[in-house]
Amino acid sequence: MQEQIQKILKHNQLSVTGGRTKILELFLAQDDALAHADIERKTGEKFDRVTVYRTLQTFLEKGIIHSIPTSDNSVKYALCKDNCSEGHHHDHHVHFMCSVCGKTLCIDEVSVPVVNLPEGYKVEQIQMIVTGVCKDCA
Amino acid sequence: MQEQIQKILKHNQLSVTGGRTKILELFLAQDDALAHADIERKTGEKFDRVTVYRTLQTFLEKGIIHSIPTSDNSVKYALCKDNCSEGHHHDHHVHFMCSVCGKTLCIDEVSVPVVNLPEGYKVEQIQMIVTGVCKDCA
DNA sequence: TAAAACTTGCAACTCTGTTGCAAGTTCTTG
DNA sequence: CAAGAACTTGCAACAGAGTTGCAAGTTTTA
Repeated sequence: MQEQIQKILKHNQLSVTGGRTKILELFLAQDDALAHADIERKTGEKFDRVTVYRTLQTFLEKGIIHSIPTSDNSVKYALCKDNCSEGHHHDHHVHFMCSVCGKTLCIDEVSVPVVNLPEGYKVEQIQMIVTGVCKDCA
Repeated sequence: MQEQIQKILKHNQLSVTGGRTKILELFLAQDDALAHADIERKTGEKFDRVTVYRTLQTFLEKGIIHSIPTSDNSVKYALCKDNCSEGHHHDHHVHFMCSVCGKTLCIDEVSVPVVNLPEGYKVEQIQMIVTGVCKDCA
């Protein structure tokens, strides 16, 4: 695990530091998306709030994680199962939010259906947010 | 217009007040979604920030407007073209955000395609956020 | 029209996110 | 592997978004 983390960071030309390692470790160990507050809690408040913000910002820029617009307008971040560091652009994504447990999951198995917009609209990115009840809460 | 506004408010058991009338008027006159800040600006800062928040909250609860999750995680509100006050639940929605002019539009003409989620997931609501270039900016 | 019910504005506060800067850590390269 | 360059962190201070309690004001009801 530590080795994989180092590899990802180096691959993205980032110095290997305690904060980055810990936060990346969290994402790797997690199957659902994390909000900023989750990260602070899970790191045991060992890192400054600012460090967490900056780390997330950096990971976003490098494409290690991506942000998810949720239907309650809070911000969540997730690592994708397929390798985000390989330049996959997340242009088309399905996310699932469980209304019972609150978990937010990337649904990689499903491809985003094609939408036919009215004449004159150019599509760059499609995000789909499906709200409902997840496998575990059903 | 004033008559229509009164009708909508009364229909939802809300007192007809200056703030509510003005804000509803804004939504009726607008074809794209509004953020809280847009509303404050467009009302000429005539109403307290708190009043605007509370009015939006009330309109949301009554189903007069709905909130839109945007891909930059800001909050926007919109009235739908078909009558939201008639109990239409906004379960399936397509929203378009223009990356040039920033406008957020409800695309009512397009229905949300069916997604087949993995076994065990129950769908309640589907929101689709399409980012791209709108008709006017193309 | 008067009382009841609701809405508004104010002040004060919390929570989220950002910036500048000095101190500390990591990386580079001889 | 040591020393300097480059980058990262924590702190303090701040800006903005959103919330709450409460008293004063407005709207509704009867």
